[in-house]
Amino acid sequence: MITNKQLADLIFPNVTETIEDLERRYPPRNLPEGAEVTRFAPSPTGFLHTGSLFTSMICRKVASQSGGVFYIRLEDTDTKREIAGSGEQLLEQLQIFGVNPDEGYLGNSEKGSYGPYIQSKRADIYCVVIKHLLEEGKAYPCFCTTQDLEALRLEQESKKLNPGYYGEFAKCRNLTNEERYERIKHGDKFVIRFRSSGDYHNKIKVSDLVRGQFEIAQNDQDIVIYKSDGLPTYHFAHAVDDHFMRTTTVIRGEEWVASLPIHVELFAALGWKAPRYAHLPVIMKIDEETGNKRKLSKRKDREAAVSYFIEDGYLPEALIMYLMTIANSNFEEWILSNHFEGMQDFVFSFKKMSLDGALFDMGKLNFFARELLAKLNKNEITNLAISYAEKYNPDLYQTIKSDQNYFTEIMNIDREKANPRKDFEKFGNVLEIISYFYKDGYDKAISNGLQFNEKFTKEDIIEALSAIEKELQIGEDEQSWFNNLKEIGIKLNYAANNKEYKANPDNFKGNIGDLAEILRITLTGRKNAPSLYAVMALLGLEESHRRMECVISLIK
RNA sequence: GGCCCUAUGGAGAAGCGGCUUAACUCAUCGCCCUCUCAAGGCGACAUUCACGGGUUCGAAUCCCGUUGGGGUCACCA
Repeated sequence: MITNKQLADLIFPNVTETIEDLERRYPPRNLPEGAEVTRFAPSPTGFLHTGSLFTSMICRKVASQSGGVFYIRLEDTDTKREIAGSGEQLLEQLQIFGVNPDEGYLGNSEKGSYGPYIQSKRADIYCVVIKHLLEEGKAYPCFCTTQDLEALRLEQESKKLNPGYYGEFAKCRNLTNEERYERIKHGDKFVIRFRSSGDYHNKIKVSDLVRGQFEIAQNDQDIVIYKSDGLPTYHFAHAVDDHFMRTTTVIRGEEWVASLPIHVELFAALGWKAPRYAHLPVIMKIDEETGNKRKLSKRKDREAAVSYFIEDGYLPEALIMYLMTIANSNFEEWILSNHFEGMQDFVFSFKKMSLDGALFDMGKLNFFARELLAKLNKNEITNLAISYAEKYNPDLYQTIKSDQNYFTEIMNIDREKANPRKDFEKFGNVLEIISYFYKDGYDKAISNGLQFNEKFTKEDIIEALSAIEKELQIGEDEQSWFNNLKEIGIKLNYAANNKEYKANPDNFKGNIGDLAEILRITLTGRKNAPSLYAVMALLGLEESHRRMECVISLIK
């Protein structure tokens, strides 16, 4: 008669530690009452998803505001999907957004006394717990092949039964230890399954920090806890790691609520207190093909990858602020009344979280992005533009470096004042918006044609430009510049103000706005631009005259 | 299909039985602002809270049903 102990020893001959040893090695944390220990546990399978940033941002927030600990654990048990280097990349990207861990996996190193924080390096720990479960008869080896499982699924489907490895369908559950022992000795491939004692027809009450209490069917599946490659599955690793790393609150995506019964049963079987759970709503998007809401998809949506925001030159804080408005809608009012400052003082609450997934709103992100960029002074924005351009935008980089002071002054137009211009939401757009300040951009703009108002003949335009070239000075300030322009206008019979013009349009060639438009198109190649005074002042009289002559000869 | 969650305007939402002829923010549109745009100011935008019943003197708010949406049913996390 083979005992469970003998079987366990056969499978794990080298495991000598016990759960008690682990309890001693990873003692409860010495933290003040109410301090939350949270964690972000990504898989190194690709770039950081916007939804993951959302989750990790909340983990960071909850730990910070309770005086607790936020750590990172790398869940690399799926060796097939692993992408080399993505763990490091994930960390870098989190740091860009200010989601810095106190402890755990840090990319090239790790920190903290609850490690290792990389699951593939924790195999010995999992084995201790699995061996214990084996000895207690709460786990057993299963020799079913993928084909066996597939056949089972088909059978259950045809009988309209719940699919899965449970109850009477759990064939290997009832093998004798002798059979198990023999097959393992024989070298048969196997996994280890947890022996569930749940009943699908019974409900358990579970509670969730964002959803409150609800009922859900008990788990009855004998889930795999130890894969044939010697690594644990998510469910099992979650229980073991969050127990021994002393996590108080597990914050994760909504997709996990369905497996909550498994986790509850696992913790109970091990005699451990389960952590609190917060299942977060997912960020959605309207699918253009179906018109339905769906999760932000790595494949289809650029905004699903945080790298998109970095490469386009968004300020990281802008995304974080936007995500916080999704997390807690009262945040929006709060940050507005705090003039977009001091986010760290905002108190996040799970209770104020919406239960269904918000649609990702680029427009609102842009709103925050514009506000934040407008708050910077000219040197701050220049420096940030340079560090962005250096990495992601060679054209912009070259342009800035051709004359850095000039660039700074362009960015400074209507900037350092109470109500600054808000032209930019991201650095990726800057060059396009300011291109006419540079020779290449200007040449390109006018080569595409000049859109003068059709009511003016080319003679009118030449007359206007000649007069402006001869008489318009940049002057002391905007006011005197504008008065100067008006005087020129009056001589050429342009009404000095709109009211006058509207009263008797036939008495005039046009109004002052028309004259300004002629100048604007000439100087910038476009109909919209910041104050012409600012433009001329920056371009300088010489370049302004050059452009006027250029346009005159072009339309002649 | 089973199970779980969910349903207020274009978007995020407040609302927790009378204070709501539904707050706030973004977007959109209109007007204003001694040159356009941006900014700013002002205003418009849900007579109604998916739909149908019910409870109540009274419902967006409570109950039931229907419908829609989302999630999940792996040796993936």
